[in-house]
Amino acid sequence: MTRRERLRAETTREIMSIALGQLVTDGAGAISLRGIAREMGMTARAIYSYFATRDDLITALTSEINASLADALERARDSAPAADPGARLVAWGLAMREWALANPEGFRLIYGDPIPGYQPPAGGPAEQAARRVCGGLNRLVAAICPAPSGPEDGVAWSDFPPSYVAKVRAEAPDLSPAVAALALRVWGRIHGLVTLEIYGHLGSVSKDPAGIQRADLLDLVDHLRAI
Amino acid sequence: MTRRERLRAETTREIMSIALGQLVTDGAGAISLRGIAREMGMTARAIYSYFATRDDLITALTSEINASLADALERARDSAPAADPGARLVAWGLAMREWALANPEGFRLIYGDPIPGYQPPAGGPAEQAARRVCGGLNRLVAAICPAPSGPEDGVAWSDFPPSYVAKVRAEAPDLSPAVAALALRVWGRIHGLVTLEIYGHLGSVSKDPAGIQRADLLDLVDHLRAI
DNA sequence: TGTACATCAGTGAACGCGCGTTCACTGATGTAC
DNA sequence: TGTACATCAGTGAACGCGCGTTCACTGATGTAC
Repeated sequence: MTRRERLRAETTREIMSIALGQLVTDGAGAISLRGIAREMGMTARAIYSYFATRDDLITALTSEINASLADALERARDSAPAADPGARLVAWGLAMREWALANPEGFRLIYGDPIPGYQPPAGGPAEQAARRVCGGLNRLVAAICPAPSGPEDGVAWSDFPPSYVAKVRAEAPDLSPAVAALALRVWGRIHGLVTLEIYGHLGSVSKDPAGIQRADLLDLVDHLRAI
Repeated sequence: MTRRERLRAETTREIMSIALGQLVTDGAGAISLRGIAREMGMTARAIYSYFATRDDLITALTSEINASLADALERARDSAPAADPGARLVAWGLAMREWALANPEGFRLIYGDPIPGYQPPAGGPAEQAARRVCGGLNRLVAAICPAPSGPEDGVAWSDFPPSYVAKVRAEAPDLSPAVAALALRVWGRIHGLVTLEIYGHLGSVSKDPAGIQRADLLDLVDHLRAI
């Protein structure tokens, strides 16, 4: 890596980190090339040597934040012993909430409103991330109840998009479609409380969102164990 | 109501309905006084005789949409017999999804990212709506399991904001804090899958979001009945 | 080691856009006598 | 019934703002001989 390449990489990083800062302080809509340039003491024009367009920058940012979330989830999961899959799922769920509270604007960027005028690329980071998250959850849920019965009884692989089926089967050949469907319900269940809290809807009706989230996770694991 | 008052009310309605249209076609960020005026064939200035400011218009819109959702939920709930509270809760949950799918931008306005530059009034429609929704859920959940035990065992009224407690106790004096906490978990659980679907995260991992949502509601009611 | 040239980061001004809001006004609709 | 006046909906131009993007350029850093 030559000196020039290194400087280039550094500037690229700085642009992204300032964009992240804008995200945090002013929301996703506020990500602006001019604003970044202003903060860097550069001309707006200069950004164009690093990102061809505003959308490219946002795509890069989305990708980075998604990776940060997925890493945090996997780290939390692995902090509990593999022999106790229930504890692993609880850790995963709590980590989702904690990451979201620590990175609320990142959470909004991933799971909230699309940025006005931004068209995310098909098969881009957003889709990849959804599949990484779901893939991880699949294995967690399978470890607790590998053969669920109940609402998932009639589920078949034909209920899923082929490309997702391919990915799941490649990663975990033994996984049943029932588990994949159950994992989606688990995802939604965890996502709901976190989203309500991040978007401020829980604040006016509870003083203890953490307790509610924890209660729901324990309840969830109890339920999964009983299936 | 004089002729002038009637015309005034009609124009006010037209402004709001065009704003709603902007919401639907271009997203919440796109609500613009100039755009509305353009569509009405009026000067932007003219809007100011009806709404003192853009924020006022958005507040009025939010209020209307929240009412529409709450009405839809209560209508769905009441379409199932009072003697079958489980069916009423399922109907409520399905109605949430259906309303959201029918009014995705309304859903985003209520539950999604705040509009850039818009400061919702404290104690305004957003808070009122959260409490109306939770209040309704409280009664539904109480009808299924009036005295839940389990994760809600230690919950007391002190875990809730005083103003919410006052509202709940006024509406349903017999309701226990455990039920109120449980209802919040139920809310989150229903909210999660709907949100994931509306924001397009379910599409790449499932072909049958409706089935997943239905399965989760049935599972939920089963679980509540067993408490 | 020195010189000639290519690379490339960044400049500065401009284009065209849409926005919320304010100003001073016109002309039609209603009201009081 | 007719006239004088008040009300009020809406006009049209302007202010000042920020945005993404394009243009033609300058001056420093590297490279080849």
